[in-house]
Amino acid sequence: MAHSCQLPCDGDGICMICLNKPSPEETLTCNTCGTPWHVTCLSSPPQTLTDTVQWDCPDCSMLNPAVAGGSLSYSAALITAIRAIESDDSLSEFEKAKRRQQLLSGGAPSSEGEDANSDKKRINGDNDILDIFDGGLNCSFCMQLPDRPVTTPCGHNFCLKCFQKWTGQGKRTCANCRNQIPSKMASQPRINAALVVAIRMAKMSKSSTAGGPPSVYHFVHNRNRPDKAYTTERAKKAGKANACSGKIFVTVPPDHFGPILAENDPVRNQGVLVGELWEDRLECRQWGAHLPHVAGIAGQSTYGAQSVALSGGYVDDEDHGDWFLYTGSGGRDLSGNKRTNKAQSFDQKFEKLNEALRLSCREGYPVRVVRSHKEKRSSYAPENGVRYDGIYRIEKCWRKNGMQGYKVCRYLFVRCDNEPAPWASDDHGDRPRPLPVIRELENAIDITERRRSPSWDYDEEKGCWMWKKPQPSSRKKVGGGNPEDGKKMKKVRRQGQNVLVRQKLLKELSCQICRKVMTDPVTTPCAHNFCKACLEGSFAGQSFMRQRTCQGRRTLRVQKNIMKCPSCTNDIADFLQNPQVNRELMGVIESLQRRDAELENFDDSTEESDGTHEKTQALANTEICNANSEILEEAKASNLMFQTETNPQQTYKEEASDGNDKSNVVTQKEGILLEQPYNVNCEIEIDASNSEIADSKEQTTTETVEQTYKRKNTNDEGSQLMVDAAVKSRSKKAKLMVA
DNA sequence: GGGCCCGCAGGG
DNA sequence: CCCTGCGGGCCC
Repeated sequence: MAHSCQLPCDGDGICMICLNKPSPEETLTCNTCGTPWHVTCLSSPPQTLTDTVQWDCPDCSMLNPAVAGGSLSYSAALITAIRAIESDDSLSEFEKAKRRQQLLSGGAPSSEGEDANSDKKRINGDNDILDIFDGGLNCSFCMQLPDRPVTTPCGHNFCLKCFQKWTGQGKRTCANCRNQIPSKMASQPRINAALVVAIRMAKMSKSSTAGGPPSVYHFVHNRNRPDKAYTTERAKKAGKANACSGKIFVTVPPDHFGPILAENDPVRNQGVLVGELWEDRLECRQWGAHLPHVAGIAGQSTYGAQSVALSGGYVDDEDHGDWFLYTGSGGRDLSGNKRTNKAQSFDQKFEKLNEALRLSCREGYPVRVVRSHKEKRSSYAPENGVRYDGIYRIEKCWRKNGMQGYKVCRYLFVRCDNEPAPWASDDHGDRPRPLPVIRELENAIDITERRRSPSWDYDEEKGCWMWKKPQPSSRKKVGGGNPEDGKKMKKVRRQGQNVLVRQKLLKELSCQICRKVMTDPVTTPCAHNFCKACLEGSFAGQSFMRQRTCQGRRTLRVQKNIMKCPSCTNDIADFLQNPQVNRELMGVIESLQRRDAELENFDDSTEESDGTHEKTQALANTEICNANSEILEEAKASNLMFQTETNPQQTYKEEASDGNDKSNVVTQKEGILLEQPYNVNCEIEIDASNSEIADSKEQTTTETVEQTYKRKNTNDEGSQLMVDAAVKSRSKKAKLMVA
């Protein structure tokens, strides 16, 4: 009986194909990844004794390195390094497994055995952290720490890839406890961000250096825009869909390549960190990660592309997290005032933004990548909002026949960031990795591969990605506003980056209901984590029928049997019947808290910028919670990390429309008066077809839409249509009429 | 949930 | 100045 798909043995040593437990003689262990396999269920078992000793499982033998420059040697080095680990008698089996995994998850092959040992020392500083890696946290399929972990509602954790393999076999029960897996989770598993963070924190070195220069001066531009995206009078009727961009908080020029660093972030002084989440594209834009608020590509055809957004706009896209295939723009009929159109009706070419991407490919520029919740087919997309995922490089581009029958431009993006990806449990960023094999290249045309050495590349000595060639000099001024306008010096203290990272990570481990570090975490099928008690309690009183605040004016119908996840709109009624505590995650959190409590000399750079919180004592359990809520408050106050209960945009709209006389004053939810928003006095030209107005006014009279609206309202009962007409009327039309 | 439609921002 | 665009609210 031939199996097209092959599977190893699970955590209990049961073959996942025949469901029998093979004897040791029938078990074959992969030479590279160490996974046990049932020999008789292999489609092509090794024939000779030598083959058996040096056998690579189907998964590892499929790791087929591309022929592109440098990749082969890296791959060869990888295999050599793994062999070296295997033959090292001084290592225990566990240590071998750990080091193998480090290598495979992107750790650079190192000939001297320093790394893993020192790593272990750091992790094992308090002797118990490593214990968590010993126990049940391992993925039951591959017996390694879960890579891109997903969590079943029954509270068991697996690697995304292993889980997908399992469900790909049509399995709908948990490999650990045989509980049912919800169909939505089987078809669309989501990474459990809290577990990623827990593992990463356990790995994170607390001894790494803290802090930069104590104080730095910055220019703050854009002062005359409000902090949030706002709606002009003209656009008000159409809601946030037609909002203007708010203040751009970072001081990088719009054509800035690469990461946004702390020195360009005068507001928070931390830069844009991987994993940062914004409510929508306008908010993402404000932090400079991706500027266009509709287009997926930011760039200039003669200069290069700086960033892309993965939002599910093109069916051909293919997302593997650390690498993905991106489709260019164009090829669609946008006539009739459309902004997007799913149907493609002509070929894409390498021009405009597509050409900008090709240029970034040729030069090897770093390209920022954001993923949107709108990308429904990707396991790596956030459940809601827009997330910064770090720097990628475009390794190749080409054209192919798209799924819709027209040619599309295609780009291979490979991650190369110094911070780990939001789905990676690694405590380090990317290392150069072999390029994936792309099937569609066989039928591709116009293939471009980089000839020159890349501008952004990995420095083996420094152990990080960096500019290897001078960064292209910006052709634009900083910050979008007039630099002379409202130029202001602000003194800010730079915090230790590791502390900030730690704070950010801690937030991920907190329950979104009680805002404290979770004690008995449960993971919903939509991959959100809460204290079990909080989650159950909040539904017991029915008081937690939370409405999504970003739904705008739409009122969600409250249905009795639909229980929405407090963090997203998914119905978790089924899950609530029997939520299971994620014991593994709980174990990691407990270990982390134990270690923190034991820490004697807590890094004193945790003090706030005003220096009021001196911490020299151990950070006890409760203090972690306090620190955590401080972070939350801070983030809430600055609307940074996540969305709060109130929708400031909505509040703003209401307040602004209340006070007609003060309609140009923008108020925040706290009621703080801001400066008059930039361009809020949007001018329109009165529709010349409106004879009543045209007679009484100059043809080119300008006024705000609201004024027009009010005046017409008093003049004419059927004003609504006329207002619409006035709003719709563009200057061209008016001028034509006048002429 | 799908279609419609809009202002805005930026490229060229 | 025109064209383009992987948004987003609202209506159905």
